[in-house]
Amino acid sequence: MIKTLSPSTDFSSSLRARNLKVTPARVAVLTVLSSSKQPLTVEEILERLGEGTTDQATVYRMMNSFQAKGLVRQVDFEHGHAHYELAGDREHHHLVCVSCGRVEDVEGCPIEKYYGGVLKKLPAFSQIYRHTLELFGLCHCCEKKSQ
Amino acid sequence: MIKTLSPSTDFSSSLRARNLKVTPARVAVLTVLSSSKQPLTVEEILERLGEGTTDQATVYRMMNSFQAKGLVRQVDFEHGHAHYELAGDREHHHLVCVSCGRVEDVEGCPIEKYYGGVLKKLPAFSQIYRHTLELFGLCHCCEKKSQ
DNA sequence: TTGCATGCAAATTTTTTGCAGCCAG
DNA sequence: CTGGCTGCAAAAAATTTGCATGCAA
Repeated sequence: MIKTLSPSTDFSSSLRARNLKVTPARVAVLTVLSSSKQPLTVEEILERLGEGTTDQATVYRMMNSFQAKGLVRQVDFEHGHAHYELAGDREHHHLVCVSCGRVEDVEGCPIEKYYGGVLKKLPAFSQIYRHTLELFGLCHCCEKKSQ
Repeated sequence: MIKTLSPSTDFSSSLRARNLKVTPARVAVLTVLSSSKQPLTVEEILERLGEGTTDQATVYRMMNSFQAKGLVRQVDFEHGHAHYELAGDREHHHLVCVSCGRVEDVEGCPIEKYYGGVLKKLPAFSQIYRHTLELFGLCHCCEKKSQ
């Protein structure tokens, strides 16, 4: 019997499918991203890879090409630097605690169904490809602390 | 008869109402923001003010204090630097052309009515304050060019 | 073999900070 | 007066680029 890899860990084929070369550094970065519950900064990716695995510039270059091919999504938590996450199956957004930075996924998105209506109101535009949506609030822990 | 300033240009009182001192530099920056159709970068604000009016560090400091007081909103167009706009009356989001960067306002927002439902699903959080939402697409001009 | 990918260093860009002087309230 | 605000310079943080080498296909 041929052992099939779970789709979420078969990064070689996701790379190949997008005409990106399969290299150890790329697979390592994608593995780190997939094993994190939260979107990571480039610095965090490097930390989790450990010294000597790859470098800054390479990771930034990966993030750019992966984004262009839809493998990775960039997220802005208003922390002054970009976060990246695997552009997985389930589309989702995030709820971020403005006090401690804690992040939880928000499943389901009510926006795409508005694309048509928005385009109708803005005749200069012909298409909407995508959107970014992040929610900012306060978690219970931080609410208690601030009282 | 007492001449009343239009609310959108009476920056002195918006500053005073927030316990921020009224200075020429602050009024100038707010005036620049109010006269722009699109959110501006710090660099653009400085350009429009002209040499010698104020400086970078001061504008960044203004953006931070104005944001904290709800006078200004920060917007992320994924251009590598922050854009700022007056936190006006009409809440709106933006549709950005990924090719030329053109921006149009999207009036009306379908998100806030989802806050309650989101909180219900995420018991770790107690409140949602606000959200960011930007739409990315292609304008007719750029669509033609790319064909 | 061929070109995309990498690592290192350096350059750029964006934002923040320190500090002395200034001015609004 | 006094504390917040400013300008200048410098530092820090985030991201990009140049270039020689390496390796996947």
